[in-house]
Amino acid sequence: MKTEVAPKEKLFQTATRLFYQHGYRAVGVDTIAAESGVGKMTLYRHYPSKDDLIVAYLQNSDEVFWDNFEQITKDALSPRDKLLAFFEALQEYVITPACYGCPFLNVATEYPETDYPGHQVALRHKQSAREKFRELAEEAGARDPEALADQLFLLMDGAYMASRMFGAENPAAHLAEAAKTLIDAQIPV
Amino acid sequence: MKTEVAPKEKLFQTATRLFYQHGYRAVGVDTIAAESGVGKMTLYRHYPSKDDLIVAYLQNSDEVFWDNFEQITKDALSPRDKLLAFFEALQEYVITPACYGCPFLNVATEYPETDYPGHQVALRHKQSAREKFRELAEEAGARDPEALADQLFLLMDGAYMASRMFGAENPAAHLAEAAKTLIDAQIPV
DNA sequence: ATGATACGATACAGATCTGTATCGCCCGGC
DNA sequence: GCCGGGCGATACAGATCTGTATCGTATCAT
Repeated sequence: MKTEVAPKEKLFQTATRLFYQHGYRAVGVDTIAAESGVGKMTLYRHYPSKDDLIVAYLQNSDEVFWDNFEQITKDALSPRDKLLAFFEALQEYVITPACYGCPFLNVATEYPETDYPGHQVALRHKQSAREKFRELAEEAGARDPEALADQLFLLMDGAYMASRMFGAENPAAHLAEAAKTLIDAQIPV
Repeated sequence: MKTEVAPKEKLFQTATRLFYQHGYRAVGVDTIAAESGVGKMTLYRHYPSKDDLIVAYLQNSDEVFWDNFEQITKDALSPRDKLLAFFEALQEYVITPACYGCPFLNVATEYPETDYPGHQVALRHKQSAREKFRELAEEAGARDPEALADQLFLLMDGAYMASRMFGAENPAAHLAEAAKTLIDAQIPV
């Protein structure tokens, strides 16, 4: 019984859950420590400030996003099918009660200043996604890869926000269909 | 010189600017009163609580949205053209430095609880927009009006979030083109 | 002219938040 | 067996936020 969950890990998981559900400004360090069953000083020993904890959460969310992206698209045979597979999986997710929107959109909304550390992590993540869409659109032979990538990008973030605004029953039920329409308009089948 | 700007009006305009740019939780009532050049008690005389001021701002934003919607679409000859005109105007706006996203998406992000008064105003506004899209799609003869409306809805909110995340240079530059593609796929010209 | 009302300024109460300081305990390596 | 470091608990400092109380003044209608 030597390996119970380390305090740092408990703190991180609690912060992940609370930040995602309730937002960053609404959740205090006392709450995070208390719900983790951990002393407040232990939190500050592992994360020098609340902003550091926010950044750690966002960086992990970025890794999780790309791990999922890889899993979802790895069996698709073409770049076009990779894009379709991603939006089908995203639709599945955002109409689920486990979805509370997008951590990166949320942090950019709560901290609009672009020099805020969390906002910068969010910007880098979104630029990466945009670039990935553009690469796939280009490989798929889209007429205007940048335009198609940006259009899909808008759909993705619209779906995330629909989830946070409406909960599980939201307009994203037609997300994959919309993505397919935009893709088909630019890529010869 | 008897009609200077009334204190209530100054408060409202200051609150509008600060809430929209910096968010709701980040802006305090002291800041609003000070930047309005108005005593704090005058604020609480006209608005019993900060939440009341937030709700007043959101309700006014709803009116402004629909006034603009009417202006933008009133010269369009068909429901299809009304939808196209709206998304062209929205694209113009969101790539402007005056755009800081959508007040309703912002409040729903900062106050995720659906029973929060501001969140409820936001929900009603978004449902109205969704319903308006559906009506126009139906009048335009879309095969699946609800699906088209929801797809356009995702595009709209994605564009708003792109503006808040990236600032003026954002992926919404291809918003109107995306809307036209989705519309053309459902409505015979 | 006068009295009621709105206003600006300021101080204050109570809550909450981030971050620090302190104490006692327990467990593991030497 | 002992000692040091990680840990939980708690108290605290300083800042900030919402909302209230108070007071002097200016304005406006009667």
